[in-house]
Amino acid sequence: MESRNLRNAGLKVTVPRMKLLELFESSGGKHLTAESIHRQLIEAGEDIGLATIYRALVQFEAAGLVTKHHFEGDHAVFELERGPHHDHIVCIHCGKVEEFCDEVIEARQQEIAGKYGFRLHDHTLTLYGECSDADCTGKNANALTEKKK
Amino acid sequence: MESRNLRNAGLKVTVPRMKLLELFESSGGKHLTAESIHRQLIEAGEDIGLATIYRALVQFEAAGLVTKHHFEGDHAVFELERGPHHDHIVCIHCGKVEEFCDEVIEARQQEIAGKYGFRLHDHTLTLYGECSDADCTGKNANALTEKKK
DNA sequence: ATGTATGCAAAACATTTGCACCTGG
DNA sequence: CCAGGTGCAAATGTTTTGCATACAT
Repeated sequence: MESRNLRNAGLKVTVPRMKLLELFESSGGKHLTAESIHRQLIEAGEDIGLATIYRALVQFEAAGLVTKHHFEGDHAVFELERGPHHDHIVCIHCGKVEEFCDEVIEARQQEIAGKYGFRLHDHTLTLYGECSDADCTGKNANALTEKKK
Repeated sequence: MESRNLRNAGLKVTVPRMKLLELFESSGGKHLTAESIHRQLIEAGEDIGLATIYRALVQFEAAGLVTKHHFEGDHAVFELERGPHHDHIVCIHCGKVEEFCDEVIEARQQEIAGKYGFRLHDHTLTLYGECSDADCTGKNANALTEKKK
């Protein structure tokens, strides 16, 4: 039940917030933009404002419920925090995103931080490349490659 | 001489572009925002428009002369491309940025990409932590931590 | 009740574009 | 001369805010 997450985060349990969390869970770990979230909820018949999405997202992030990424540069994408840390590898053609976690890299980062006198808090690692999906290049040739509109 | 870089990139050698490159070189590898670049050039008495900065930056990036980063989320920062690849470790308190390159991590990334069927093109790795500078926490306690204004 | 959350519209920003003019080769 | 570059202002796209109203506890 999502209401528990909200309460634990010290947030009031409201309809918009619940709907937002539900959407995230039913999206199966996808990375969503504020815009797409809004569109989907509206299409689902919900009466929710874009501003509310943004406000909720900011709070969810502060509460550690979601993570914000800047894969493309323009709009940010949000992902529901389920489980431990992981990094991403995204296809520059179709925009597909895979998740992974590599112990070797994680450990090395600690060493590097120490070497430079930093106390490591966090990190971002994103690999960009071309995936091998049959329906990638050509059909979905958009996402990061193609610019807006 | 910077004019060579421009010519090699197939770009016309103009005053604004030269000034921009000069600023980058005299900034000692710092990461600059379009806004700060503009401000500095204006203060230096140059008559240059913000739009020109952005246009030049886009071309420079395409030409591989500069690299664009999104450390904070809002405005992007640009860095002059001098030498081989490297990643960053930035202080969440004072915003200080150190550069590093780790062969172990680089190699591991290739393996991971292969494991997921991706042909690796590029990557971004940024570590966030607290540096050990004496004048860090307190004085320069801004940068990433504090929000704008 | 009552402090928060929400929707809407307007504001704030960073970045891009249209256009007439200027400039480098 | 002429394609490409530039400044300015207006346009965009995204995210934030102000405010009166609605809601959770």
